Amino acid sequence: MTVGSTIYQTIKHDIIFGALKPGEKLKLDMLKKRYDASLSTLRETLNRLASEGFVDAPEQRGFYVHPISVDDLREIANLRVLLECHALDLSLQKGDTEWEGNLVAAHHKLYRMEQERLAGNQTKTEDWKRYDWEFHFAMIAACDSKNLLDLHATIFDKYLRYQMLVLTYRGEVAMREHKAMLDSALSRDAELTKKLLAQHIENGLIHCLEAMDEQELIPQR
Amino acid sequence: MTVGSTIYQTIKHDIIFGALKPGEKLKLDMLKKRYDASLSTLRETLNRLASEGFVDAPEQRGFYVHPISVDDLREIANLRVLLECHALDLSLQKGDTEWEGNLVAAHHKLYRMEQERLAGNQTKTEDWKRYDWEFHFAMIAACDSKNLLDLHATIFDKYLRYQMLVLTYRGEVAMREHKAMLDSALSRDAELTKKLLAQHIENGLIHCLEAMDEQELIPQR
DNA sequence: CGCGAAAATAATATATGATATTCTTAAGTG
DNA sequence: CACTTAAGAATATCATATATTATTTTCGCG
Repeated sequence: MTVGSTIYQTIKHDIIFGALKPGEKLKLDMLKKRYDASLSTLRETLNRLASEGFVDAPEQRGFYVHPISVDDLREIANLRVLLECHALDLSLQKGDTEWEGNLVAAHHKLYRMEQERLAGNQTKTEDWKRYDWEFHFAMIAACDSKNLLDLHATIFDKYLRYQMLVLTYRGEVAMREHKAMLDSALSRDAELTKKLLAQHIENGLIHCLEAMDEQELIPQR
Repeated sequence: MTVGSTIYQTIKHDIIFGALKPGEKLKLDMLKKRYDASLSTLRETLNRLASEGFVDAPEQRGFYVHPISVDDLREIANLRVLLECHALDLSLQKGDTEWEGNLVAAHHKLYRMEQERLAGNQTKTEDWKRYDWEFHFAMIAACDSKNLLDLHATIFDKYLRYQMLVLTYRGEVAMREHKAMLDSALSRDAELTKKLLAQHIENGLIHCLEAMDEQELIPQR
């Protein structure tokens, strides 16, 4: 599936990065023009996205971008803490030197990007977020559970959509948090690293909730 | 979607209950005859099942029932412990009297079925498994997180497939475990109930692994 | 006789058009 | 103004066609 998987990635990307807005109706005709694909391919894609929860598909009424809400964000943040901390625990037990190397590399790239943003360069948001993902993934990569990594990846993307929605930068704070996690992970202190990670995610949540409040993007349910 | 959702449920059911075997190639032509649906509808269904992990869809090579392996089972059991215990914790905090009533009812129905099986009636396996699901669901139903319940439901179904594969009955033991969980849940002892639940799932895992070993269904990866 | 290249076959991925059903909206009626 | 009804729009499903890609078979060569 080269057309199919391309369309899938593109639409998913557009939902996460807000080109397709929360709650928006996804009319098949519109999508056909916009993404230049056939009906069958589009419907396959939308069904996949529906089963992942990025799209709603009420019977007989087409497709909608999954709406946002404060409760949904809270649930997702909690799940991310649960899954990522658990995976982290396993990863710290099992990770070898190869894993350490990848982690250091991922952190370095993220660090460079964070420096740049701190210096005022607010472009390359997508690259920055990709490095953020790669760092968090590198941390848990050695957990040795494909099922867990898959669930986590989906939840991470859902969390990311909310971050992109408010698009605020926690700057130096998040940067310090990443560094602290790297250090404690390399010293294999599972309890500390998990605590730092949970705080990292919860701080992001609070930041996000405040920004949603300010920007008045506040549907509760 | 009445045709689509029907086909979806049917195929998913056939995978879980083994009518479609692990690793089996799902040729579209065969499915078309077997389920009497059009190609497009089938492909939509298969894409959904692929994104849930019941079906594999390697690019350009069609669809396969997701294979089984000892490692996969271990991962799934671990994830079920993680998700279900977490949801249980929340549910015990938030559940009201209505929730208690539903839980007691669900347990009673499961208990009746377990009695029947103990007395030698090994029919109605699907009903029994449904009551098992309904009891476990009733326990965590008050967790108030749709995202969590959705993830759990999928993992539960994947675990169920392995149980159906070996089709062994833990009889009186599982029955006592269910009763113990009910009691400690009603007394709102979260730590104890979580401990019992984790043991319940892990005992099921061990039982399943042994049966897989005996029946020589033992692909490792 | 077996191994690998090339041809034949099968299956998939994608697109298009057609139809029945269902949803939504607008119009009309009491 | 509420409520029913009719018109229009959109969806769900199906059948069919085609290009591309996998798989299998055939065949020639070592």
